[in-house]
Amino acid sequence: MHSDPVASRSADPKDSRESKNGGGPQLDAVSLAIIEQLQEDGRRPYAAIGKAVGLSEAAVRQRVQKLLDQGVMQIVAVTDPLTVGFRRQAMVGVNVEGDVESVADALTAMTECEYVVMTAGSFDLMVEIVCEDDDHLLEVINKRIRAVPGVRSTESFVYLKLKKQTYMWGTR
Amino acid sequence: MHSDPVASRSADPKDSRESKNGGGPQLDAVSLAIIEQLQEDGRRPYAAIGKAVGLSEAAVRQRVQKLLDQGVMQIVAVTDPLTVGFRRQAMVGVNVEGDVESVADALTAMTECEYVVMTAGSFDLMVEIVCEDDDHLLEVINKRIRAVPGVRSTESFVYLKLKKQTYMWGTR
DNA sequence: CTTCTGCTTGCGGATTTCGCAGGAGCGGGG
DNA sequence: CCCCGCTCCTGCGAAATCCGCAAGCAGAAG
Repeated sequence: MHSDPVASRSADPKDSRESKNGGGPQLDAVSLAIIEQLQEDGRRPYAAIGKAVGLSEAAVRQRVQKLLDQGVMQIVAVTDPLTVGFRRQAMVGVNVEGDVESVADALTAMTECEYVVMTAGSFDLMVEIVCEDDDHLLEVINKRIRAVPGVRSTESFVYLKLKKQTYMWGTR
Repeated sequence: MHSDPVASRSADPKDSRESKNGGGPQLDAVSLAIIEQLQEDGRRPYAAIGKAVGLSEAAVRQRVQKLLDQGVMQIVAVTDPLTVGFRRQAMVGVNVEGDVESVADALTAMTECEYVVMTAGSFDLMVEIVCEDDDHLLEVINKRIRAVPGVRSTESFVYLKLKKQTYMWGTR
C-alpha cells in the first residue's frame, strides 16, 4: 500500500526544523566523539573529554552546551523500571485506520507511553508502556489506547524479563 | 536543620516485597528522589540535589556512587540514533523453540541489539536492532538472528519515525 | 576584502568534587 | 547493660572543575 501516511515531512504544518528526528544532521566526527565520551560517563569533566577528542576544555564546553540546547542529546540517569517501582511493562503493536501520525501524537501525550515509534510491517505503531501494576496496565491498554480515534486494533506483549538495555549508540 | 521534602527513611524498611525480579536492591524514598533529580539533569551538582531531597552534599555523593556501583542507575548521554548516523532500526519479534533464555543471551551478545526483552504473547522475544544501513540490517536479521539455535521464526518492524523516547521513570 | 563562525589560549573567581575525620542510630553477642 | 561492628550522615579543608570573558587566529562564505 502506497497511501501510507508516511509523508509527514511535507504536509505537516508543525514540522519545525528542530524536530527531534527529521532534522538533526550536521554532526561532525568531533561531536560524535564527545557524545561517545558522555555515553560512557555522563559526568565526565570537560577537560578529560577535551583530552580524549583533541579539543580544548572551553571548546568542549561550548559544543556540549550546543548539543544540549539543540536537543541532539540529553544527559540523564537511566534505571531499570522494575527497580524504581514499575512492575508491569508491555510492548503494544497498534493498527491504525486513517492518519497514523495523529494517533502517534495522541499516544505520545500519555505519560505511561515511554516509547512511541511508527513502523512498517504488520503494525503501524509500536508503543512501550510502563505501569505500576496490572490494573494500571489494563486500564492504559484497554481504556486509553483503544479509545484513541483511528486505533483499529492492538496486540500486547507483556514483559517477562528485561535482558538488555544499553545506550551505546555510536560507541561501536 | 533541613526540612523534609521527602518522607524520612524511617518510613517502612520493607515497604513492599519486590526484589524477586532481576535485581531490586530496596530503594528508599530518598534514593528515589535523588534519581528523579538526575533524570531531569544528569549533571546536576550534588549540593543542589541535597538541597532538594534534604541531605548533605556528601551524603548525596555517597548514595549516588552506591547507586552507580550497584548498577541500579547509570548516568549517560542519550541521543536519537538517527542523529548519530544509524539510519535503520527495527523491532524484531522472535519465536523460539526450546530454551528462550539461551536465545536471549545469544541476542544480547550482539552489539546491534540495543534492547532485548522476554515477553508473553505471540512473540517470545522482542529485540530492538540499530544498524547503519539497509545492508547491515538485512545481515543482522536474516543471517545472524535467524542463525541462532532455537530461533523458529522472526517478524520485523522497520522503524519509520521515532515519535517519543523519554527516560522519566519515577518523574511523574 | 569583509564578515561570520568556530577554535584556542589565558585568566580569575565561584562552584563543585573529593577524601577524611568524627558522631549518631541500630542490632547482636558477651 | 555495655560493647562492638556496621551503616549512614555531617562538617570541613584542599584540590579540581566549572564558567564567563577577552583577544587573537584561521578558514569559509559572501
